[in-house]
Amino acid sequence: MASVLSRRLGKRSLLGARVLGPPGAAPPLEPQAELLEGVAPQPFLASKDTPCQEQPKEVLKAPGTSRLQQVAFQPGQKVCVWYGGQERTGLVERHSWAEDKVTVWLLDQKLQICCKAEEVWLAELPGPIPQVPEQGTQAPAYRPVSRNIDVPKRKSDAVEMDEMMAAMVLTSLSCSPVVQSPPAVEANFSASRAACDPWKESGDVSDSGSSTTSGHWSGSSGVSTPSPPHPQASPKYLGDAFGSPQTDNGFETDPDAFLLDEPAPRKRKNSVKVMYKCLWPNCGKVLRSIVGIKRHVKALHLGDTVDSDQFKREEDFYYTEVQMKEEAAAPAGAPAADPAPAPSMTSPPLAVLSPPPPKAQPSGPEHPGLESYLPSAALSKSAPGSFWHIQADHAYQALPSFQIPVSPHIYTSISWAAAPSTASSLSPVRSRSLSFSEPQQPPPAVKSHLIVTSPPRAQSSARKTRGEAKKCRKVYGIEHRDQWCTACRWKKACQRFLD
DNA sequence: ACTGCCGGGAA
DNA sequence: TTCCCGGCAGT
Repeated sequence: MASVLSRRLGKRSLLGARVLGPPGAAPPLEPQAELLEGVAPQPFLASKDTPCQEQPKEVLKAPGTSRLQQVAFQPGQKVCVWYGGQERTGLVERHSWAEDKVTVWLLDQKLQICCKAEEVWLAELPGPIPQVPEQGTQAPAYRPVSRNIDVPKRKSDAVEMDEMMAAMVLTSLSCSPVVQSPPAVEANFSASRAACDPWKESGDVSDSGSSTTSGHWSGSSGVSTPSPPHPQASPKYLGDAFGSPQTDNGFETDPDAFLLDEPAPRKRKNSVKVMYKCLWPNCGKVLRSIVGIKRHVKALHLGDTVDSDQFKREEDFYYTEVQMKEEAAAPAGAPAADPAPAPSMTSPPLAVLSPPPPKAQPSGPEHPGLESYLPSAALSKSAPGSFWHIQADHAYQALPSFQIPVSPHIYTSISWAAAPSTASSLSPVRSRSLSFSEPQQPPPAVKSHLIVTSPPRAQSSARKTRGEAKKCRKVYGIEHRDQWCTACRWKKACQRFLD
């Protein structure tokens, strides 16, 4: 809830900021300001709101109001001023209320100017200037909504000020291009949305960094950014970007629009978390971080002594990713909704296939069971840092994405982002999907290297022998055919329950 | 008889 | 490209 709230506040604040925005826009705004005032008289506003555009409700109107009724600029405050035909950034030196003049120290000019207060506006306004003029039409439409949200008089003024200042700092920090993850696609998206919405980001962060939501992602973007600086933020942006096309006025991407209309189908990918499960027999420990699981495997199972070169990264073979849905139960028809099915999915035949790690199992667990565990992990990570992933149970239709070599982390975001989210198939399928790479799927390249040690059967063009694994038909029954994986429905090789 | 899925064809 | 299904082969 808190996150939602903060996001809302953020949005509203941004809106307000925009209204205040560019220098040229001041006159047109006048009517709005008056209008607002009529609705909610707030005597204290004029003097309070200035420093911070992030303030929720007050700011909303404040900008308009203050612009017209004179804001008390604080000395040292960073502002923008129209000077010499361009916008300049500077620090407020002094604000002469009586004369309605503000003395500003221009940073880039290294000179001090004195100008009318109305020619000065706060620097941290995020909205790109060109957008503003059009907002005369849009902003009012949203405003009532914001106004209706009950966020009135808050705390003491002093506290308020502090918060504002803090918000300012945060805002400017997070608006800095350096912080905004620059790489590739994300950069584009975030840039287009004025790259400044700290509230929104922080609002959603609660969902943990490892969450693959997202989105989104969607799509291919994840591929290009192996380590996004803002793991939490990027998916959202992606989602947003896809959900709300950047159009004509550039206003579409405004957070407010976001707030009001978007169902943003892809934005919250059912909040799935990626966990890492230890595959060591009788362990099954699940950890949140890859580092953690590696450490766990190394320390507990492999032992610290085995980290000779030979066993380097050996721990990679002993854990697997597990996707866990936040909302507990898997939807109806998925009886197999076991959150951690990975181990049981591997097929015995594969065990033969798998190029065993160059060493004999240390402390080797004897059960044949392990045999079947390891291969799966081995397959998925046999080339550390890259493996192939079949996307969801519809992989049959989505072979292209199948071949993307990525790191496990990326993979998750990709698959989640791009996959048509069929709730029922989520947990069981995805977690499994990363533990294999072999069935009759095409990528010859992959196969070839896997097949090296494989028995002749694999090469023969003969029909695949029937696997032991349950298939969709068996699991769901004919009456639930709609829950089968696509391939099964088409009488193709099952993509969900691989052999 | 049932099941998995290849191969091929229709839309 | 997506979807469907005849028919083969394994169980």
